[in-house]
Amino acid sequence: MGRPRTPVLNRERIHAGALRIVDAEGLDGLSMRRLAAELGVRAPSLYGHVASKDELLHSVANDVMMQVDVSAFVSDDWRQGLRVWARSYRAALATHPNLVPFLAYGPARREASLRAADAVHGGLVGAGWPPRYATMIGASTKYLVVGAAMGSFSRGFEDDVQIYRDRYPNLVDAPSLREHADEIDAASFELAMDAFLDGLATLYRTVVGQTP
Amino acid sequence: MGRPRTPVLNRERIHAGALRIVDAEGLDGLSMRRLAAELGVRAPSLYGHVASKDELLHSVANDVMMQVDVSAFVSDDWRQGLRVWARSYRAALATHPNLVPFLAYGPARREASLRAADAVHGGLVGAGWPPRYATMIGASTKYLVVGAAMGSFSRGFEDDVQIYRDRYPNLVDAPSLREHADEIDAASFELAMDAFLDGLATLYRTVVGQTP
DNA sequence: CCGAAAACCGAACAGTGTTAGGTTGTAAGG
DNA sequence: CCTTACAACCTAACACTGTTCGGTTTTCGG
Repeated sequence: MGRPRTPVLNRERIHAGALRIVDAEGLDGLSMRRLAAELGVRAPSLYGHVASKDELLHSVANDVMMQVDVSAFVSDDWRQGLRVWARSYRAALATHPNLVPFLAYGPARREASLRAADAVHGGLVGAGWPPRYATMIGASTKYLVVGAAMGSFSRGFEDDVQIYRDRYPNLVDAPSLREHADEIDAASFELAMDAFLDGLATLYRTVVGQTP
Repeated sequence: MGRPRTPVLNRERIHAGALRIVDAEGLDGLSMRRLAAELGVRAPSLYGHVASKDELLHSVANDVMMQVDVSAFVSDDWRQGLRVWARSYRAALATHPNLVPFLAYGPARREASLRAADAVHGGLVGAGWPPRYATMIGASTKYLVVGAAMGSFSRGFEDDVQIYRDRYPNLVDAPSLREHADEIDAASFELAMDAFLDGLATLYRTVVGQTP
């Protein structure tokens, strides 16, 4: 076949195609041959633009993480900073749920993750939190976001009401949760964040010694 | 070769071997041939005892989830119930960190997960929380646990201090976090849980209208 | 003692990520 | 304008994966 008249591949197109497949068919649905087919090409050609499947996924993950908004930490309302960060973080993950296991698993050495961590830590310390607390609060918030993005609590309940009635009497209404899964997820996340930030405000008064 | 004088395989031994490999070599380290070798057997023999690799992993996951302690919900101190549940849940996941992506990803239809969900929901409703809140609180707590188990905030920072100083000034001390990663993880989780439960206590007073 | 079933095995299939080496089109240098 | 170099794609292949089929040997119930 040989070289085409005009180039077919570039990193941008490869990233977009990979993300499209992951979103539509899941992480397992993405293979180099499948991606190549999507782009009208054969698998080995991809390796002229991408070092490996792993490197490709990390790049795509970085693209997604760049969507996270840490701008609100410039003000010194640390709670607002955390809220904006957490919400946009969760939104970014929820847009590509199939990528979440990969996103959350890997090390934090991603460009975009470091950028966010830097802003979060700087914002919290700037607002008066001791560095050690800033670290733990950043970690805790990430726990909440990643956990919320990972697996929905309400998704995945079978429709077989009978087994619930017999063996898990407290879950009789569980199957009906599926219809409102997204809404319940969102509400649960907001409730968790509200309660968490509420608790932090109390802690702030005892640790920093002034009203937040 | 044929049938051995005494059987070599059974589900228990297969489960134990699989978990051993996953713990030692990661999720990717587990292959049916690798597992068969571990048990002194060839891969196809496993299929006489296990329907598929996926079913095997789900069974192992169920074993792990059975370690979670939901007994504290029998008392009507809902905060203690949540604490014991969350701590044992996190401990179970932390014992097999390589299994966490699989555990957290799949649907909630696992036997052990349903059993836990039933106890949690029943305990919270029994303590006075409206069902809708019980659902959200159970979900939120799971978010925290799964998020904490998924990826450590402090793990994975590179040792290259220079790039931190240049580009992420707030993270200059990040590399040193690695040494205390486990401790920071544990402390962050406890802080998150304390703050979260604190916030819930406030909410309880306004929703249920009495002191928890 | 005989037949059935249990428990393992070898060979094979379609799929995976990845590399080596081949072929063709384009762009630069003389 | 021609050649040389390289860029961008290709085919073929390797070692691996989960899984199925059919075969071989052993044990157990009648």
